[in-house]
Amino acid sequence: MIKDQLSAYIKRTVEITDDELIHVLSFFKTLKPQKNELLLSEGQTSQRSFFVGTGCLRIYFKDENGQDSTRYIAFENMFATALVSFITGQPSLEYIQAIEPSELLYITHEDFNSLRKTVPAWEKFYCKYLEKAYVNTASRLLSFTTMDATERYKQLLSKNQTVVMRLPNKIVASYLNISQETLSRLKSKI
Amino acid sequence: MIKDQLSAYIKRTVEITDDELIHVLSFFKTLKPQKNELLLSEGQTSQRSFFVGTGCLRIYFKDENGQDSTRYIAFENMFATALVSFITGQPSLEYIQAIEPSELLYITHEDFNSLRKTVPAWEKFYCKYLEKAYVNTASRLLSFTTMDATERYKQLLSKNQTVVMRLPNKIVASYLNISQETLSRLKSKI
DNA sequence: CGAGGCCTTGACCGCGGTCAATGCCCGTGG
DNA sequence: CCACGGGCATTGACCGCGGTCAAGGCCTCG
Repeated sequence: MIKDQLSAYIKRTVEITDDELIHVLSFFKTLKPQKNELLLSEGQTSQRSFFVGTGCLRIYFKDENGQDSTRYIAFENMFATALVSFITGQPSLEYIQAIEPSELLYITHEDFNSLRKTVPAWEKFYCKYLEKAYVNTASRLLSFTTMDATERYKQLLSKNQTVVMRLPNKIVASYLNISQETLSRLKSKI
Repeated sequence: MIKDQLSAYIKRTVEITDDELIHVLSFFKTLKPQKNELLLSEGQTSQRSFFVGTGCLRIYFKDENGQDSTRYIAFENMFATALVSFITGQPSLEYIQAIEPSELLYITHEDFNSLRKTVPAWEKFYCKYLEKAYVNTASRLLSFTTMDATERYKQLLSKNQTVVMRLPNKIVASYLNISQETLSRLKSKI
């Protein structure tokens, strides 16, 4: 059934024939990480792209003091990968972690790229994926350069309430790039 | 000659036949903005993608107090556009401005996208363009979430010295997202 | 030559981080 | 089943980075 979810996701994103779709799906394998399990550590190269069937992943990096900064959170029916490393082939600065016990599909970087060469719809899919990733990252950049902590929190509440409701404060704070203490004070003020 | 620059840029980026290249180039027109001329204002939709032959463009947005935050600077042989608006078709939050008197080529959004459908190498080009834009934006995001003003300035000095040498402090500060006064103090300290 | 923009320097202050103490909730083992 | 321990959340005290405001000097361009 998780393959059905992925299948629907792909069809929503690009035009693709049934044959191509079946071919593409055949490269995905399942993985069921536990809560808090790391799927990619800093310094490794990002060799897999994940699709979340159930559960939730986060992408984050650590600053020089070892503090987390969460860059992306993927719930059901979303893709997640350490995209910079996936693009460049360089070792990753980003970690990937299952926040909840999850059921995932993944495709290796190698399979992903060879599909791009043989299935034009898959190249198109990659393009759409990059567009989404870019828009998302650019909007994050905008919020860090023009908004203070309170405004970022309010924006998160209105645009992505699930993150606030479903995840522990610790991770919400890391996603807003503020300390847990500050988030706690913000919440009590609003 | 500026078309030669663009031609070389495209060939460096993707594999493309001479016929395709000539076809693609035929859609580019020239533009010679003056210093400080605005090529795109907030609220307009980003309908052009620019290639810099000589001079220099910047992409920036304004926060609620009207302060600039510069997101991207394009010197010779670089592309620049308000990419989020270019992707989504929504009105832009970003401005495009010529910092120096410049000589540019541009292609309209419409031509750009119809080329993607008819010339596979152009789709590939777009893909590479998105990859670059993503990596660049992600690395900016990383520096804002993990580094303080001093570290960002030192990083800029080592990775992109031209920005610091060639542009007025006002713009360098806006690129680092710090006040002009803080940049001035940083410089005197280093 | 004058005016306006840019850079520098000083004084001040507020946002948000750190450290520490305390309370709460939950999973685990005796 | 309860007691304990560890992780998470809250609250207070403190402080430093970097922003704002203001004044003064310099350079450029009309």
